[in-house]
Amino acid sequence: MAYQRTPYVESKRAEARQRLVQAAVALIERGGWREVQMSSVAAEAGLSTGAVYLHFPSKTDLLAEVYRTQAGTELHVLTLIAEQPVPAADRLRAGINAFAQRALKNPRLAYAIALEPTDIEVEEVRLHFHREFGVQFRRILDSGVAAGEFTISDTRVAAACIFGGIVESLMGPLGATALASGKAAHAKRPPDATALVDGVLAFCFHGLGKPVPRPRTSTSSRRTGKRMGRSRRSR
Amino acid sequence: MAYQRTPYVESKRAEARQRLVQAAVALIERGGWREVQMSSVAAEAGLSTGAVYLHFPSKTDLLAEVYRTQAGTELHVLTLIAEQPVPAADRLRAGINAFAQRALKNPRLAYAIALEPTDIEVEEVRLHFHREFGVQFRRILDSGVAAGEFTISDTRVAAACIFGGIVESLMGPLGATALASGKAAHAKRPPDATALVDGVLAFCFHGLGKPVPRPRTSTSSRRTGKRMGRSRRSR
Amino acid sequence: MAYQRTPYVESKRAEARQRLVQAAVALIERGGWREVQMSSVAAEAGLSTGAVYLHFPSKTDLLAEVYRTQAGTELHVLTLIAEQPVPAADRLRAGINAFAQRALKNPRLAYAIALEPTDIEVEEVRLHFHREFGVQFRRILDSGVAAGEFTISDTRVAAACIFGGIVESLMGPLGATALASGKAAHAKRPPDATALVDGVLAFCFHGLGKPVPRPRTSTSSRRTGKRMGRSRRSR
Amino acid sequence: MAYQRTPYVESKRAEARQRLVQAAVALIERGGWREVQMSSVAAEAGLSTGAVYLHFPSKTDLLAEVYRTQAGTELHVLTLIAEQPVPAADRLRAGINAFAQRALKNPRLAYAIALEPTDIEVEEVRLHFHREFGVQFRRILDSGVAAGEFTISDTRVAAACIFGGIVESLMGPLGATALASGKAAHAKRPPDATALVDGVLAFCFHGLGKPVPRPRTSTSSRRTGKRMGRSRRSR
DNA sequence: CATGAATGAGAATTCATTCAT
DNA sequence: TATGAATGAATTCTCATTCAT
Repeated sequence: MAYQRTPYVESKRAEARQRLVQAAVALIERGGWREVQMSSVAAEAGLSTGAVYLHFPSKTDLLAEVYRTQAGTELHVLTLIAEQPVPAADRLRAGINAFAQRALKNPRLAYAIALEPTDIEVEEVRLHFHREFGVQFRRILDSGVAAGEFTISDTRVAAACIFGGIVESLMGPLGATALASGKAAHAKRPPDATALVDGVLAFCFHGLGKPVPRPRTSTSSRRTGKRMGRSRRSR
Repeated sequence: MAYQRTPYVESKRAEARQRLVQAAVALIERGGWREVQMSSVAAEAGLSTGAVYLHFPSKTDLLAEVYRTQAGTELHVLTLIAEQPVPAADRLRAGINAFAQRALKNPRLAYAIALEPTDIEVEEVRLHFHREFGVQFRRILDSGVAAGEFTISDTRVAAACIFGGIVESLMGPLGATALASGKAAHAKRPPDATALVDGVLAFCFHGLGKPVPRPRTSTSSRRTGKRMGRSRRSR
Repeated sequence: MAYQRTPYVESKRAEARQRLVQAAVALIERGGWREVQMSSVAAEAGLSTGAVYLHFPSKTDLLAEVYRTQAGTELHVLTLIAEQPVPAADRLRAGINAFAQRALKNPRLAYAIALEPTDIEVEEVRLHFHREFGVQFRRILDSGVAAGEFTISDTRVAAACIFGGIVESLMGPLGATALASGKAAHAKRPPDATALVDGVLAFCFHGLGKPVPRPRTSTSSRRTGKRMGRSRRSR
Repeated sequence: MAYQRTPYVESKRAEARQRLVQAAVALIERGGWREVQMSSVAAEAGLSTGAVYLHFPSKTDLLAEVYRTQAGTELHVLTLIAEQPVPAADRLRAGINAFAQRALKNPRLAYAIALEPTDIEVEEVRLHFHREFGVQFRRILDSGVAAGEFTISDTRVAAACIFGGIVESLMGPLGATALASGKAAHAKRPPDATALVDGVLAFCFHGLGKPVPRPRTSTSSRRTGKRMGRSRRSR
């Protein structure tokens, strides 16, 4: 019984800690980092304010953990994808898709994690993860180049461009956040999520020196020279 | 002398206002939006706290003006570039370069303007400018497509990708901000600015379906005489 | 010409001073004392902020003057009425009517003057005028008693009751202010102004020991010998 | 002990809240609403400034609560009086007395509650209570009329007159406030409180068409067994 | 005298963090 | 450990008053 106490307590501690992080995530989903106040987190987690400090020495530490949890999951997924023994093109598609799905499922959270900085120490964590995302995308690109799939030379920059492109088009004004925020209600046609993902893919693949592949299909024979309608912006 | 009083006073007011905006910009350069406190701005501008409110009804208005001033300048430059009667490829290169130069000159400010949101109202201004940046990039892309320079179909997404790619690679962890922030000193090798810009260009041009052109060379044989409508911007 | 400068300047000074007071009055009419800020008063009067201090050493002095101007006019009217060589009953009616008309014409101002205190020094002016109103009402009552019109003994308290009754019924929740403020929109039937005045008159006249007289009629022959009972207070 | 924790905490919270209200009341007694600053209230209550906001979301809410507490007590007393199964005349006397006692005990507070408006939201609370006071006085008057004690027709206006008369004669320049404020020390002769109350009573009773009754005497032969509905007040 | 920009002493409010219980 | 009331420094915003021009 004695030895079990510690593990038991440990798991209770771990669970409370987890609950606090999830509470913070829930608050971010609702209103961004702004909503994350220690007392709110505590309330959301069903704990007292003081209890938060039994698990995290400061707000910064909590936020960093939140960031780590969220970005870490994404990074893990991306890492798994990058390691798959399939063509680089497929892995890239899968990687982009993973981000897109997450962004579509929870735009506010994705946006907060990707762009909205808070504490300066959290910002460091953010930079770390951005770098790691770049690393994983680069793994894909490098292997693609090695396999002759891609012809690009600077995979480092390319990785950054891909990641930035994803963020901007999926989480920026064009992306899901703008859709969900209700602020872009005047946008004439709400951009189709699938179209956005495909657009990013198309841009990325072209940028890598080969045409857009059909997923799980050989080659696209019917490429049309189709152009977008040319609409003048009206302020 | 009497007639000059009004203009003189006008310029004094305008000057103080300008000084306040510049003070805020200086603070952002130093430490991001976080540093912009009304008292700090006043002190930086050599004024009292109360004086700030003679020029801006609230902090939000000041921040919005700061944003407008900075992003507006960039947008203006980009708009002028987009209107040039030169091949779209050259305009795209020039546009990317413009952002790069600004980011390299003042990474913290560029980062703050590009990514770091603050007030919810300022965020709206930020979205507006992001959209406008996208519009201008799209103008370039669309004209390039029309001229047969580019073969991309979804210029909307492509524009977002280009802008996102610039931001991520120039202002993100890979870019200059990480270098300058002093916090990311553990970055292995300081990336070469020129290489980064060229890398982004390469990625973009490949993505647009043609190889990277040599700058300032009349390589593009299919150049059409076509010009973009030359509309003067009206504020 | 030299001697005329001073008078001219004097009159200009006096006019500006007057204009400032009127500006303050206008602001009170719009939103109560709350709206009376030195800069607003200056703007309303078409002067600069600093100029106000050429006419009033402080805001308190301006407010006191405003109070004096407004209450003084009412007091003057009441004094004139109290001096009329007509039956006290008629004078009382006229006095109440004078207040009522003013309150109906400008409820917000009447309310502000009657009830809403501001500065502690202005409050003293307010007390002074309330006392003076009491004095004038008492003049009427005393002469009425002397003439055998009224049988009341303590005219001092009676005067206060009459004044308080006017204020409460005409400017309080029952009165014009409530009507005009838009807050009492749920009152079933908007009280008729005439009815209110008549109600106050009826209450007052009954309180004075005689029935409500018809206005402009000779004398009430039906005087009752009614006495004021002097009852011990019962805690 | 465990079960008592919640009640204990509850009472602690409630006690602090109560202490804050009392602190505000003390400040009002000292110098009117003007003295009620959040920091002063906190200090007076022996708490920190921030603690006030644990109990009241804003200053307005605190002020409203203060108003409710004070005026509510008076209203409660008046309501109880109005419900007594005794002649209306006795109830009216008791009601006036209740106000008088309160005003004499704490003139500054009585004055602040009766007249001095502050916040626009508090003003609404004030109007509400003024209306309620009127309602209760009217209950007395109406029942008196029904019982044949009074002959007045417009009890609505009469109630306002009575309340206004009380306020003006007891709290106005004639009343106790002027005495206690220390600012009006130049009042010639300090009016006798008993005389003032009796004076108001006399004025009111005459106004209601019958002579002042001797208290505690079975003078009223026309006493009907009629009772006012006995409604328990519900907060 | 006039101007109106500038001052600066408050006042309200927020919230991470602490600590008595 | 857990609680949640309390802290208090920080920050925005106001406005009567002053003063260089």
